[in-house]
Amino acid sequence: MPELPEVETVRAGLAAHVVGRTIETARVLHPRAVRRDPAGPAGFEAAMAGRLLEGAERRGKYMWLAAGNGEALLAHLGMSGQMLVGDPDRSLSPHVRVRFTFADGGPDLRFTDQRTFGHLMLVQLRAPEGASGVSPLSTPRPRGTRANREPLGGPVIVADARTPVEVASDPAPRLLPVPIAHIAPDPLERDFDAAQFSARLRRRHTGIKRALLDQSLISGIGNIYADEALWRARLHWDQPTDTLEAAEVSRLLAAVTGVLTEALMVGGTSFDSLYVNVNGQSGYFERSLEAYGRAGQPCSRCGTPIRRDSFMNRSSYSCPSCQPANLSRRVFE
DNA sequence: CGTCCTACCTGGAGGC
DNA sequence: TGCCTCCAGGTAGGAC
Repeated sequence: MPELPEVETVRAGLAAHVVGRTIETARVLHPRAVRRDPAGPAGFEAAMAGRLLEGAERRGKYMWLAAGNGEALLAHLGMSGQMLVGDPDRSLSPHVRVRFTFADGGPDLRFTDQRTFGHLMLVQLRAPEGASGVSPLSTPRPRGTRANREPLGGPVIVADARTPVEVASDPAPRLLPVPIAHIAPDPLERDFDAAQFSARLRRRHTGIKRALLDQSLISGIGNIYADEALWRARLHWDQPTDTLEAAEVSRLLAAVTGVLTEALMVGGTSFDSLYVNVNGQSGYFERSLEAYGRAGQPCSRCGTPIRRDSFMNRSSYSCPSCQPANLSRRVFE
């Protein structure tokens, strides 16, 4: 399942293989793939033709390709989405949902998605309201209609991943796709504010895993890396967020960052392959998972069999010994 | 408003 | 062998 490390690997592959190229045609082979685009399949195809792709960016599990006019092609891989770049003459798999060809006649780009939870849409880019401090939740979400896709009146600022990040005291505002204004910064981006995350987390009245999966609080984490990070931090998935101490949140955040970074290093080994195939099935799965999917197998720290619990209509894996469920551990610490 | 629940979707695995 | 049910889970949107 594509979470932050897999999506980042795909983004890097797109930066290497399609940024700087001009789309010739876009063909929507399954309308569900563009269901969130108000222009519909025909409108999407027409709007994408002739676009120069200017940069590849990402926040959490969303990525986007700046495409001129202050707009971008926004993509979410859902459960099974892939971005495949390759010989335009190769056979078309039955799960290709959208196909882009390029004016240079080179490799094409295919959005492939067996289970169709993923989607593409053409969106407007906008500087987030309140450069810092303001919750993304307070940002209104204008609809991405054709009408407000007109070019901006002022100079158009183009988001471009190739542009070096400015560390100046007056950094240029980062442009974000309007439909993902509610998505919080992910722990690997420069804007991520650990203190603000900690404060918001501890104000919540819910379980820690539910909070980790809430993309409006912290983005990029899915079921797999949530379990892995909780295992590392020795925290139970249902520990109430309002009982967490600041030190525990710091430990958790370090675990999250560590897991995501290490997974990214493994998943990113085939960046420069022409065939950009990252669907979460990379080597990291086979070798490095400590909790996820390991029900009944011994915890690598203490040997206790990993336990599987049902949670949010899915599974949660944890070590019953290292990650005790009740709060009594506090008394004995 | 904060929190929680479910529909959406398909193919592989396992039961009988 | 074939049919059935379960399972995987990110997100939007609605319920409460």
